[in-house]
Amino acid sequence: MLRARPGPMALSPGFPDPMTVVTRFAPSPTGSLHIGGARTALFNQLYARHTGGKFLLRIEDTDRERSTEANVQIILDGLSWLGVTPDAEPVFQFARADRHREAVAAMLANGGAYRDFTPPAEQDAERERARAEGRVVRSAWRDRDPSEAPPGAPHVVRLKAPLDGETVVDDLIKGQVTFQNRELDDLVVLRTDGSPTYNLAVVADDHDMGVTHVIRGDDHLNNAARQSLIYQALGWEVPAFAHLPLIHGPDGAKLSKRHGAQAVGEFADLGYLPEALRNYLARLGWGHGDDEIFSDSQAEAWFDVKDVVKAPARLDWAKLNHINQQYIREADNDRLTELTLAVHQGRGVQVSADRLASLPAVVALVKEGAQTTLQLADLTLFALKSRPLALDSKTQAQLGEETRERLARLRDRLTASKWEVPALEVEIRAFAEAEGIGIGKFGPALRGVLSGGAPAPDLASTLVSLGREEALGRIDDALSQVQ
RNA sequence: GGUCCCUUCGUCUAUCGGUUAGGACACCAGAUUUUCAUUCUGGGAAGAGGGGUUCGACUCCCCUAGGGACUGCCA
Repeated sequence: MLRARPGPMALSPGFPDPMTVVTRFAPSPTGSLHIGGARTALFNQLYARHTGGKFLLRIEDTDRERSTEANVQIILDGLSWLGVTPDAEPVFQFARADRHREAVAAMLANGGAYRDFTPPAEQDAERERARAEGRVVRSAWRDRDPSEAPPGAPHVVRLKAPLDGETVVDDLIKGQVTFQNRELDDLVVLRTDGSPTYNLAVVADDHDMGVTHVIRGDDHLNNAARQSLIYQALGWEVPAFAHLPLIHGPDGAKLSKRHGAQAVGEFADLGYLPEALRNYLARLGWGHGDDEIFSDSQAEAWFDVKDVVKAPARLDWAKLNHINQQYIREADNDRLTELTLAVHQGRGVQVSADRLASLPAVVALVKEGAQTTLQLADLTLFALKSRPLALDSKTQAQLGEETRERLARLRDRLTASKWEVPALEVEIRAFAEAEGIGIGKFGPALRGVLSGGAPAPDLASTLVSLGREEALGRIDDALSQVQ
């Protein structure tokens, strides 16, 4: 349960500057920050920045049963990690319940709403009847005199929606969407317990926050029509709407647990860089010509909601991986080292101070081939192992007598070499030539001895990144091992 | 059931009445090669179906099919 928290009640009144765009992201803390929600937030921020406007955050915590403080924190952390940051302190919807009740009172006063005293069980029955008859819910109390009800009787307040005519939602993405008013029901705006409902709260908050552009998921398109009616009942200007198509799983079905990560936090755990995820998410449902990899400022300069694609997009892990790889290449080595170390630590890898010192150079060496920081950890593991290394079976199998003798000779040769990549490369080639064999005859064995079977870069680079003492020591360990 | 939305390569997209329908990821083949990866070259791959409108439709309109959302005193 979420406890009431003091929210900023004093909000910017109306539209201070009609030219200024105000967007908002309005998640409900009944769960974590979903990847689809993250993209919605991103688009809101991009549009606000594109237009020089403001991007706001509102936590819709009016479901007291399911909203939790922990989820609020997860959403805040997720957005912060992703780099989507509102331009003002978040607004908590529940804290504004009084204001919402005020709005309902105004609707009641001007005839835009009515009290419905129908008992809940009867309302359920009416809903089923309405559905069976293919019509929308209307209460008998719509036209009854409230004084007919016993004083103080429990009731809800419903919107008195128009019975005919049509409501047009002028959507920036979908175009003009027309709804027949007879299809729009008298939705409840105030519950029996006096708490406001979602559609009412959204309208009141968006109005009070000065939101000019409501950019949200496709699943709200139908709500947009009903909300338009509430705006009208309140005599408020209807904001511009833009309904984003949803993100589906790789198989086209609704995104769910079985598709892997769903929550933004999981993407961090899977080794993705926030800037890479931003870039990928921006390309999901939106594009700018042939541009695939672009900076935040480019995205801000190019992005416009009207260019958002109408059809739902699927999450494509392979492409996300590719984009992440591009960003890892460009990322700062110290930062990558830190991220990589965190992965190793999470895996319980024990790292000595000596080995740790070699990590930055190794990260720089292997980062081109890594798609995620998880892979970065895989590719750097060889350098962090402590002597004596446990050799994998593949390497052990290669260490026959002939190969061991060969490695011993190579070791002597390397000992005399300068410990630099070009020099070692020359030595290795010269050695192969002297032995009259190809590098393939001993290269894999040497690599295995040096890495214990973990992936490692080319031999000379591996030797250098381990350092002379460590590298020679690892060879000695392997050669002295009893077969 | 009702209302609404959507439909270009496997995937993300470009096109905005006239293109050999472009790019990216993935995939396949080849080159390089001391593992994995990287890199380079090449290749296959699309307008859901049917009607219109038009000199000309991926592009505009209609129908069908398929997918999705909503239909709560949840948000």
